[in-house]
Amino acid sequence: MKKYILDVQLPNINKRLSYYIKSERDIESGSLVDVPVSEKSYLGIVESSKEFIGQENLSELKFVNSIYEKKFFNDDLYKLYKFICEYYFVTPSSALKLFPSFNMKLLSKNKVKISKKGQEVLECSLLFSDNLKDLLEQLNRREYDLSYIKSKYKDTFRYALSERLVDMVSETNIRNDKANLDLYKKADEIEKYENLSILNDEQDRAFKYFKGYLNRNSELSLVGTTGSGKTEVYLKLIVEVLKKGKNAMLLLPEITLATHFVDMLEKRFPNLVYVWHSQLGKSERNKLLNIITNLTEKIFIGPRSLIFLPINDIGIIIVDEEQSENYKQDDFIRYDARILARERARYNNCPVLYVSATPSVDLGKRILDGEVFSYYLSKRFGEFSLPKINIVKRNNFYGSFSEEFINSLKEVKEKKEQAIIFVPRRGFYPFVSCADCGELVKCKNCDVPMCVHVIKGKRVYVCHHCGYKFTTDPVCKKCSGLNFKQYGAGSQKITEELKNIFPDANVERIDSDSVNTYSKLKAVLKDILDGKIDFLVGTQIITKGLNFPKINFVGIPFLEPLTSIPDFRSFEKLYQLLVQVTGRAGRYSMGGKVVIQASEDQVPIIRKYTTISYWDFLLEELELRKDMFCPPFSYEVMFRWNGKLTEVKDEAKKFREILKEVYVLFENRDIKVTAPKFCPILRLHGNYRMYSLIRFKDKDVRKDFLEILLKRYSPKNKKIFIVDVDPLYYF
DNA sequence: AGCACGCCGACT
DNA sequence: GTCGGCGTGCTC
Repeated sequence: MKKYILDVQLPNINKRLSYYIKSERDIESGSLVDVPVSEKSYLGIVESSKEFIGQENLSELKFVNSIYEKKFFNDDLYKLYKFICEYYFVTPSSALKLFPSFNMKLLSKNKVKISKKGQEVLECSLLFSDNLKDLLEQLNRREYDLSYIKSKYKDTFRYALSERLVDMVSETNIRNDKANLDLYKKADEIEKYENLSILNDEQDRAFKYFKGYLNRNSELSLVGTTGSGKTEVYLKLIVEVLKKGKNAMLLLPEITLATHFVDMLEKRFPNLVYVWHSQLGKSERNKLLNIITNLTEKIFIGPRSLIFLPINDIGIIIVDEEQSENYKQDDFIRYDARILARERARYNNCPVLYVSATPSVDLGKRILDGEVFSYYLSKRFGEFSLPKINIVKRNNFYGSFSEEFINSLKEVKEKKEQAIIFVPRRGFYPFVSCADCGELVKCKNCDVPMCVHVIKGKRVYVCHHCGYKFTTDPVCKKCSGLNFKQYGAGSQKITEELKNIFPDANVERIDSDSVNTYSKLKAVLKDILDGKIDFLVGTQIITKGLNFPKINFVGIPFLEPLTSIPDFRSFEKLYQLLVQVTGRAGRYSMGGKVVIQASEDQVPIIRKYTTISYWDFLLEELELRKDMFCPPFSYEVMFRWNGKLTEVKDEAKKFREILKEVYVLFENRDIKVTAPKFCPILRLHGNYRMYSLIRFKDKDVRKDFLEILLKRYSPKNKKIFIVDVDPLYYF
């Protein structure tokens, strides 16, 4: 046996630690190992190893506890981890935290048994404490669980271990777990799923087109009108992948909303579907993690974090609803699962398939550039036409319903169909201002207006950012006035109004206030499916994936003023929203109908966006972005400081000086810099905020630039500074 | 990165 | 006299 020294990266220590291991062969980088740190043991990753020759200094390093099989953290995950470090400029330790593998406990039972030395010591009755004697005598009878021995003997056990009086035994026993026996299915059984979906000609052509790409790495995209049956096409592709003995990964933006989709899949593919979501308990998670490493020919479904699971033999990665912003994580590490999916597909030499009715402009450009191979479904499945869209002009943004709107709802009620009413904001009144001077009531911690909610029949002022609440009317900060005017409408108010107008209708609301638990959501979704709900009011949450047969009407009482978010993606978001929301209507029958109420200045753009094709929209949007040097024509990085005013200002100033220095090194490299300035929302959670945005023509230049910049600039207090590569939110 | 240790200011 | 702030230093 040779001895090796391993450099190990742990998810909780920002420094590599070295350990010894005895092994016949060299240890590969990327191996998952269990190592001791202080008195505990942690999982880490081997970054490098070298053979140790000589005997000196042995006592300085500890030994690796155990080395995991490759499947628990395969090479593709190691590459993904390296990619995240480089692309997002984060420390190795924080990047590792993204991977559930490091929170995994092997389901094997760790046992303790007495060693030869221990037996000898016991037989000879050498001097030892009573505790130690008890321990050794107990273990001399049989093995015991590590956890039991640890809790009973603590320090004595540690001493016994260090003196090698006891040995640890571990056995991985997952394959024999009775509950998991049925998880191993033969590939030939899968063929019976092949003909479960009946595709129309167009879908079949799409399927055949993509089938040709299954054996290699490629970026694919399935674009199609809402209700064109994109799901059926990719399900059939999944079956193809399973037939090859490989796994399929399916990413969804919101797994909790997709319960009935998941139920459908489970019914259709019994024993083949595995769902990963944040609601899973610790032990369930752990069990799943242990099991999935052994599986092939399975379908794994989950939100963006699915991309980090130790799934082996991946044959396809599908990103459904590609346009969704949910794929970008907006705290901790600001990764984009769409980018990571692309990377992971490359490491697995398999395709990644983006699916959307309205692909992000970024993807759209790459389709036009020929980087992504796309197939377009133009017809609605079952020949149902797209809903008829009616735009009703109104003189203000908010308020209630036009005759048209109410009549449509009446019709829905009479026909015993269902309606969705989309409201952009939650709460009762989004704004309250002083009746005398007009000053908005704002949160004391944040630079945003307080909204009025009704909680248990009582009026409550709530801040949507920090959650700060108060119940009594405030005093105007500007003029000390006591009279307030509330205006606008949120989902709660719209719900109440509808209940008043339609006393015998069942009006239900879905937003983060009314539905805050998984079980509640499930109950509401079931009620919709069972036809118990007539009108469903909801915020953004209802725009994706709610496909219910009886929904034939979608109403939008008002849309927010277009100018409220000064952001180059506003048009993209509006377009996607309109297509997604209106697409909920009439998916399974004729005569779908949509009524959108809008202010006069909104009408032209809404009219345009509800009639224009995705491709025409894309071309127009690309033109605008090109002129403005916006993504996808540039690559962005944003820096933001969050903290006390003086601290933030000082740091931003320091940054500015360093930025200038680095910029000089990169002259004439197509870089556009926005020097640090205050954010449009000056304060959040009691912290002042500043930002700086840099745009690069070239992705590699961005990388080089950042490398130098971040080497020279590091804030005193790391907590106040964030780097956001490819930001989606700028406020 | 987290956690422990340690050295100084505002409280019973 | 104590609680608690966050500066420094360590983990193989």
